[in-house]
Amino acid sequence: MNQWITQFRKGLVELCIMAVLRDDEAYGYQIVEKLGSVAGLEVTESTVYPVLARLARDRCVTIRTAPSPAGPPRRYYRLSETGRRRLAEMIDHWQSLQNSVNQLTQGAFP
Amino acid sequence: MNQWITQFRKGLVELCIMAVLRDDEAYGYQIVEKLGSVAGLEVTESTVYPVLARLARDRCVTIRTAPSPAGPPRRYYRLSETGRRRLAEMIDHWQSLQNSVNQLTQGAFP
DNA sequence: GCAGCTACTATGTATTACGTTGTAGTCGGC
DNA sequence: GCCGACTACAACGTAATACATAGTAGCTGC
Repeated sequence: MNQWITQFRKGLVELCIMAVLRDDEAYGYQIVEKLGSVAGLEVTESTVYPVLARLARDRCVTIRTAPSPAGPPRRYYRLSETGRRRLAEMIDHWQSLQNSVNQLTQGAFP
Repeated sequence: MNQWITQFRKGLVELCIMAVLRDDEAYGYQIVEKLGSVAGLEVTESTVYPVLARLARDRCVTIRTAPSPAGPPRRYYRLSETGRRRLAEMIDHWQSLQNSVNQLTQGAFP
């Protein structure tokens, strides 16, 4: 009966992936690992890759392929200028949304 | 291109509706109104009623029907003990999730 | 060449928010 | 009494997304 945990995550994954990409480029599996170490934000590859594909479709990321030390070539994703702008907007909205939800959960609402 | 605003909300609506019900019972339209006045949490009836139905299915709410002053009878929803327990768990998880996302968006992550 | 590991992809399922349409009850005006 | 407006609830279909599962492909070591 903890499916709401998954639902909480829904909608926030894209924000988190973009946040991961803000400081440095990363490839898919790396993103899965990074998010795997943040409580409540564990996601699978089958989630991450479609998100990355969507970001690419929207031109929010640029992609560079480089050799991997022990496997097939890696596709490194980096935020584009468009992506940075969207991330900034999303972070703004996230802050606002947080406040709103906290208002409600703390009993202070109209 | 602001569909991520809707996506942000997805998964959090149930928590917010339950939070609204924490202090006092409310009927569907009233919940729509209350949430309509909280930034980023505006939801439509077609969202609220299925959520209420889910909560009823899971025995998280009790329902009382009472006459309305100018329309059909209202169905008032109130959190049950089960509902209160779930809400407490969800609030806990929400706090944790907030911290996690903030870690990422503020650039402090592993 | 094959197994194990890495890295990516496709497919199908489950869930949920929303837009649209509709039903039904009450009230006031004509 | 009927109709329109408003209130309150419900059904249906669409769109989006997270996840489980299955699979492909490249690289390395044996």
